[in-house]
Amino acid sequence: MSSPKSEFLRVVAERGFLHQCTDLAALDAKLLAGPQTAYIGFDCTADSLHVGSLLPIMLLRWWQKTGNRPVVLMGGGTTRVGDPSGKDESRQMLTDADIARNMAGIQGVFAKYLDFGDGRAVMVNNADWLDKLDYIGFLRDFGRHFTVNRMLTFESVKLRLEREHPLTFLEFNYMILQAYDFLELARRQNCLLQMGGSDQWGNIVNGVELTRRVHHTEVFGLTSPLLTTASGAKMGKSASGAVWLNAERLSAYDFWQYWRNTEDGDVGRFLRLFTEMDLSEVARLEALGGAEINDAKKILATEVTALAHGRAAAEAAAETARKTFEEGQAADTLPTVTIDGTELAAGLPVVVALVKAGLAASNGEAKRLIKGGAIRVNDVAVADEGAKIHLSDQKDGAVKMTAGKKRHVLIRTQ
RNA sequence: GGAGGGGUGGCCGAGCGGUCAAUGGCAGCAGACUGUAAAUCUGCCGACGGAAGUCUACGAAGGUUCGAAUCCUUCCCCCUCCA
Repeated sequence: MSSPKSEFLRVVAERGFLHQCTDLAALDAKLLAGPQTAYIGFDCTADSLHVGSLLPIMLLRWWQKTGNRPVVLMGGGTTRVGDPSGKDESRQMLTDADIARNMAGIQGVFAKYLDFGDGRAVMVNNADWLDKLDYIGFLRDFGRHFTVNRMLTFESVKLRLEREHPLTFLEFNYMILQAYDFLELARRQNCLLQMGGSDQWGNIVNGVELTRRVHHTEVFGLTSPLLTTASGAKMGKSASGAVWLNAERLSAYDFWQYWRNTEDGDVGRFLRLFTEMDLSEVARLEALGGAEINDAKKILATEVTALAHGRAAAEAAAETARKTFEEGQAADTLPTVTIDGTELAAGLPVVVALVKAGLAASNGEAKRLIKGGAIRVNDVAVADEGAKIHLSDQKDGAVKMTAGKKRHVLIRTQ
């Protein structure tokens, strides 16, 4: 179709969220007719979400901003089964207690991105209907709509079969349960649309078809592209592991740093996807060449961080980075580790300090870093593996430790 | 139930009695170059120890041997084919 007329589809198309849609023109017409309800499912496999989930979250946010009602589906039930999509082996079984704790953490993340006031967005848990399913009844009512022939053609299944990795019957059922979720949400919430990442396409289409056959209504599916960086790597890894969206797992400062280090070629795309900045401004920033693109990266970092952690935390992170990188100062807002004052009085080996600061995983690694010339204390390179830091190294009450060019930690005493 | 093939470090994947803390690739970290980018080149990449070395590790437990990831036994798990 040409360009969509509804505000939601127009925005997501312009900003690069659109990968596939079951029927874009028909969906567009529905959206023009009035506010609608859409959902995205999130499994409770960890106690936070990471940047990999940010794309679907932004979709829901735009959905709400353009006047529609988002439903966040927590996979309390489906997490007990495990989605085989994109995984070449089954995930470890989570206990119900794990799932409950994870769900609580994820709910906290959504509170930042969506307005749940007054029913403007709702959160539901598929355990509410999946947990009490009657097996034979379910098979008779819904199992007959799925052929194994078809199920075997899905990407998630083919991957396992081709690689000769086991796919359990438990996991094989995941796609049916997800399809059934859509049906339930169509009934309960009058849900018109399921969105998700492109790896969810098969599961979503199943839900669309099941809903049509059983509920006799037309519902839609829409997926966003799989995100990789310009150099082809999967998104979401940083020096310290996954890029989590909650502050307990990853500080606002480190989150900001992740976006600050975006590759040049990704700046425009990321501004469109992960911020709500005006597209003409994005175009201007994207066009910056050479070192000037760094200004665009700072804006990207601050805007994305503001959504996840709040404007104040984002600007604090930006200011900390400015002092640290542009003025070479030890900004007192850098990540900080507190140690006992007597340790420092006695002379704390740099090696030990690096481990305490989380800059090295073991004494051995700390020594290797020193040997490789990667370590600085108060911006002075450390050459001796046996070097120690003392109380006298404190400046304004802190010793600044640096590993590599980017990782800074302050050591304070209590 | 039967026959055969497998289970190696974050992943892939060599090794098949000693020189194996285990080739190689990917990922990661660091150095150089730069713009807190990419690409490239270089180094590092189990833990502890200043070091000599010690410990832990090749699915699990035993055993053979001066010595095992490598051989034997039992067990667990996976794959393929047969019934």
